[in-house]
Amino acid sequence: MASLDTTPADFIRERVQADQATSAFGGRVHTRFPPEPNGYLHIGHAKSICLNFGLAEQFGGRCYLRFDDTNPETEDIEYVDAIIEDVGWLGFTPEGEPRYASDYFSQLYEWAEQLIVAGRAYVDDQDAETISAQRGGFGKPGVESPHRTRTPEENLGLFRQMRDGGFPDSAKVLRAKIDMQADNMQLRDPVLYRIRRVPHVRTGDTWIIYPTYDWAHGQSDAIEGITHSICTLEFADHRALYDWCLEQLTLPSHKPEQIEFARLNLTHTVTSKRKLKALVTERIVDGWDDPRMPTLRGMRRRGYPAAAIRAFMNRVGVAKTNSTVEIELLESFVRAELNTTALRRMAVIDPLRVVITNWPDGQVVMVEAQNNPEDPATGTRSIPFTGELWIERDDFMLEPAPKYYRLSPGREVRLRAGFFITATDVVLDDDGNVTEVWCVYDPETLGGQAPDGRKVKATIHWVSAAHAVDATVHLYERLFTDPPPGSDGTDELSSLNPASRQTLAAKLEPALGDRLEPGQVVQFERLGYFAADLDEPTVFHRTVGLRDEWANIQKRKA
RNA sequence: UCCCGGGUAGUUCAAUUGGCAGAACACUGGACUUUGAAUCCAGCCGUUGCAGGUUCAAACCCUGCCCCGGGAGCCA
Repeated sequence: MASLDTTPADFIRERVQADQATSAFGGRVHTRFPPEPNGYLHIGHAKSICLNFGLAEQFGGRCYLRFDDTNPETEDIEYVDAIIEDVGWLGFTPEGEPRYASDYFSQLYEWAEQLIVAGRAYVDDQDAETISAQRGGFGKPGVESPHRTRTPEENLGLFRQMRDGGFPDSAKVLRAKIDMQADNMQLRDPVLYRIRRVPHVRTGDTWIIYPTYDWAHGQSDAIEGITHSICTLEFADHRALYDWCLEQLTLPSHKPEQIEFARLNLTHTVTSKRKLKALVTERIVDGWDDPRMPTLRGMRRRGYPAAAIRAFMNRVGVAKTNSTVEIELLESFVRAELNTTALRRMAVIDPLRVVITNWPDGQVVMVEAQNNPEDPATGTRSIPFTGELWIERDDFMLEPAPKYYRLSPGREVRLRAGFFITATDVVLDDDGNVTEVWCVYDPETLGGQAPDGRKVKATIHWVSAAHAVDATVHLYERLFTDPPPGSDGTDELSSLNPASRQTLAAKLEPALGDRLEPGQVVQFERLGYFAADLDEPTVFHRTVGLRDEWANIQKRKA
C-alpha cells in the first residue's frame, strides 16, 4: 500500500532546493495560491494548493492565499468565502489574512505610468477585433498599431483620461510596446489595461480601468515577496511577458520566478469551469456541492477525507507531462484513510426479510460487535438480535451460482456478531420472487463461533427488523461513462452516466439512529463507506464501495 | 504554418544526472480471516514514440522524423 505522507521529489522541489543552495532568494521560500474568485474550487485546484502550501511547509517558508480579482465582470464575494473555507477544509492555513490583487491597484497604476513615461507602453484606440487581426498569426508577423508611435506625454494624458472616465468602456486600452514580430504571440504588444464600468467586489466603483492578468500577476508576486510563482502549463508562453513586466520596474526584492506544471485530469469526470457550470445549470447535478461533483465541496459532502486528497496529491506527483489519473487511484487513498478511521456499522440497503423459525417468541439478545477491528481502542457496541431480521437481497440465492457461498437453501452462514443460521424455506410472490427466507439458528453459536469448531464460508450483515432505523441512502457511480468524457470529439455531456445516482430505502442498526456528526463517515460493513449528510440526519451518501471480489468474479464470467 | 512544452508498464510517476529500467494503483493467484473488506506473500505488465549516431556503456548526449498538449481574449 502507498505510504501516506512521504513528500516525493519532483522538478519543482529540485528547483527550490537548487535556489536554496545558491541562496537565490536569500534562502527564502515564499509561494502563493492565487485563484480567481469566479467559481468553486475543484480537485484540480487541490493539486495547486497542496503544491504551494506543501512547498512552504517543507522548506520552512510561507504561503499566501491571494485572490486574483482583476476582472470584476466574473467575480463574486460568494466565491471568495467559499474558497477560504475550502482551503481550510483541505487542511492548510494561509499565512496571515488573504491577499487580493485589487489591494495593489494603485501601485499597479503607478507602475503603468512609469512604463508609459519610459516609452514602453501606449494607448491604443482600436477595437478588440482590429487589435486581434493585427496581432498576426502563428508564423505570420503582426502589424503595428497606428497609435504605437504616440509620445509618452500624449499617452500619459490619455491613460489618465481613461482612469478618470473620459472614454466609454472598451474605447481605449493600454498596451505594452514590445515586439509585433515576436514568435511568442504573448509579446505582440499585449493589453495591460481595459476600461470596464463594472463595480468590483472589493474596490466598488473606485476604478473603471482594470489591469489584465499579465500586468497584475507578476507584480503582485513581487509586492508580496513571492519567490516561486507556480502556475499551470498554459501560462508557459506568458513567462516571457511575466519577466518583461518585472524587468521594467525597480523592485523592492528579488524577481520571482514563474514555474509551470501540468494540471490534473481525472478519468470519468470533468474539471473545466465551463463544464462544471453546465452540470449545475442544466440540473444534471443538484449543485456545486453535489456528491458527484469533483469540487472540494462535492467531495466533502461525499465523505472524501481531506487527508486522503492530500495523500493522493503526493502520490500523483508534479511534472510537465499532461496526464489523466485514474479515479481509482483517488478512491484507493480514500479507502486507505477511511479503513483506519471509520467506525463499522451494519446497514441493509436492499432488504430481504429473514424469519428464524426456532427463535423463542419475543426474545431479544444483545450481541457485541467491534466498532473498528483496525483500531481496538474504539471498543464494541451492543446490537439487538431477534427472530425477524433484514438481510441484503444479494446475500440470498435460491439457486446459488458457482462460487457463491452466501445464504441459500440448506446452507449455513454466520450473521456477523450474531448466530449461525441455515436456510430452510422461502416465501415466494406470484412472480416467483423471494419475499422471505425462513431459517433455523444454532443457539450454541452466539457471538458467531461454533463450539464444535465447524466453519461457515460466509458471514453476512443483518439488522433486527423490530429495531431497524429507516434511512435514505444514495449510491453513486461515475458521472461519465467514458474515461475521458468527450474524447471521441462529441459533447462531453453525451457520455453522462444516467445511473450516476441511485437512491434506496435502507434499514440501519439502532446505533445509527443516534445522530452522527454531520459529514461523519462510517463503514456499512461489506457495503462501503457512507457519509452522513451535512444537513439531513437520515440521509447517507456512499463515499466509495469496498473492494468487491464477488463483483470481480461475476464480471469475469460475463 | 511559427513558437513553447511533453512522450518510460493499463494509469500516475521514479531511475542517485551516462552505469543492472522499478514503485504505487489496477489486474491475476495464494495465505489468513467473524467484512468475498483489511492485512501478508507471489505473479503479470517494457522494442523507454520511431530511425540513425556518439560511447566500453544511452531512457538520459547529438541528428532527423512522428505523435500529443498549449499559444493569435480588452479571460485567468
